[in-house]
Amino acid sequence: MDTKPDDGVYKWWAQSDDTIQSILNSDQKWQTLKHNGVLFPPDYQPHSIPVYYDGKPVKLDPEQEEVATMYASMLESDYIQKKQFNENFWAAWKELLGKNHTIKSLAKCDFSKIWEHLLTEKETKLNRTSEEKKAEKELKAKFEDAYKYALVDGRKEKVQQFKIEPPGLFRGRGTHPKMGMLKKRIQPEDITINIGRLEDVPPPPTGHKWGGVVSNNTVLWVAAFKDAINNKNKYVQFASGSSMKAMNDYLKYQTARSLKDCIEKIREDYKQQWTEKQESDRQLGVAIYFIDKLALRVGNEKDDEEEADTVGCCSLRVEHVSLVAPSSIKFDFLGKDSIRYENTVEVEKEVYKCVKGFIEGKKKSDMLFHKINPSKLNDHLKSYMEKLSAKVFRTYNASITLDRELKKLEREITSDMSVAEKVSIFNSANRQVAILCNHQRAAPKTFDTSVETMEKKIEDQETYLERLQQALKEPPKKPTQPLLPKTPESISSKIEAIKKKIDDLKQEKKMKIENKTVSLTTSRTNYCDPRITIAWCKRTDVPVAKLFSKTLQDKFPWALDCPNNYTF
DNA sequence: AAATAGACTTGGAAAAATTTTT
DNA sequence: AAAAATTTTTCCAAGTCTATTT
Repeated sequence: MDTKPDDGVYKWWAQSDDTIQSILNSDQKWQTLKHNGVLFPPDYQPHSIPVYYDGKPVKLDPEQEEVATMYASMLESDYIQKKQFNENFWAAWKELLGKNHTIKSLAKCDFSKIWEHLLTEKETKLNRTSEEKKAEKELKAKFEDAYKYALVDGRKEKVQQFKIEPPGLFRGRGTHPKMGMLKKRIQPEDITINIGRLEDVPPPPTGHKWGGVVSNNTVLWVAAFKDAINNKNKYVQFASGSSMKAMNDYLKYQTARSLKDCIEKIREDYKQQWTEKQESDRQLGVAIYFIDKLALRVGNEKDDEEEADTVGCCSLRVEHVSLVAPSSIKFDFLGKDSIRYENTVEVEKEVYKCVKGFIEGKKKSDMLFHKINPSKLNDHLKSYMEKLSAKVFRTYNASITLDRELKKLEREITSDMSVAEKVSIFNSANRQVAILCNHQRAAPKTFDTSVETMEKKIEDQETYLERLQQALKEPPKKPTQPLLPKTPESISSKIEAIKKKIDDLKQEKKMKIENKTVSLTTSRTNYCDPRITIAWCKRTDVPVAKLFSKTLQDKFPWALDCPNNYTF
């Protein structure tokens, strides 16, 4: 099978929304599907370096060694300090060690020799010559090329994650009860291949068989396997740049846009619901209000024995909210990925009263909204608009916030501004969206040093500015190093330039600090209608590449030629 | 109507690639 | 040209939501 990307671009967005809709709604998502299957990680290469137990080296068989090496590779991560992680790892490793093994407790094990070995290996890899690196890269690319694309109805479409996950220790987030459990090697026998009925099935690795081969054209995955840790299916799907994913993404924004037509009615209705007799109505009204105003996720039920204890709107418990007199509510809970949501919001007095009532007589661990659930909430939303569900509010509010903030800031943009300055203005608008959606990140490792460097730069420029100003007042008898401009005019113009430079540096520093723990990428990738960004780029003369990386441009080809006055 | 399965989107961290600084 | 900083991509965990089963 030919593996190069197709040069002919499939401009599906030239069709009407109805046509696109009907393509996606069709039971048949494809007529023919042809691909080369998936790529397995390399087999484990034993290194024969022992674990030291009670100070003495213990030789391990390859299987035991492989798992010990997984642990050793994480020696410097935070996981190693966690009891749960160690318990789960030990349970898995102990089983591999078998009964009556020399190693009887994890506490007496020293993995540092393996860790050092891994470090040396990494070093060696880093120290290869650039020719070696290039040659290896090319070889790898050649090898992987066959898996990168699938042929869907004769079109070449990019496949995402065609590399099967290597074995490892499960790295659940937050206080995940399963952290440290052994994620076993996925075998071909675990994998179901989905491929067109008439196509040749890609051969499984020698000595193996596929777990199954199906030809299911109602779905868009090429392979599936069960994640044994969480007992959930995982799929090898198409990349965000594929026409099918992009079509879905486009329609997601179209749906969010059409929420504009009924948002006023929804807001009127939930305000009405706050005063209803039935508690379930009041709960529905308050929950939708939170989802709309605060961009909360719907909050499906989770199994606290099997997963980290995180919540969304419907799963909020009494302990996650507190009343702040006279009319505010304080939220403090762990949301998706155990990211903390902490926010005190002023609310209407009816909402305050409702929440007070919901809390009354309940324990801290009781559900705040015990009379509703995501199903009921989404069912109710369907009465306003086909395809409306809680997540549409997040897309809608994120996009409309970006649109509004950009328009607010656009007045500040002047024609003599540099691209970097304009990008920085875009980022301030983007940041409002990220804050709304609570997209956070760990502070970058280099944050402190990088702020220091900036401060140093500013200081240097300020010292220089003082020298210039001094020189203008009374020209120095002898020239001082470094040399200053000679004429008063050139000094004056230099002063202006330096002042501008200092302002820019200060602005850059401010941005850096404001973005310390805010992640802009998630909203840019998943929530902001790309047409808003592209239209802004056109109006302000900023190259789209400054805001959309190659991958994002590939994801949004349909947005590229939107009019420059596009409004969400 | 509640629980479960299935398929898909969203998410932050880490690795890799690229750019900037020294 | 090496190192450091920054940006982009990859990875895979963790959500949402609909359909199906009990």
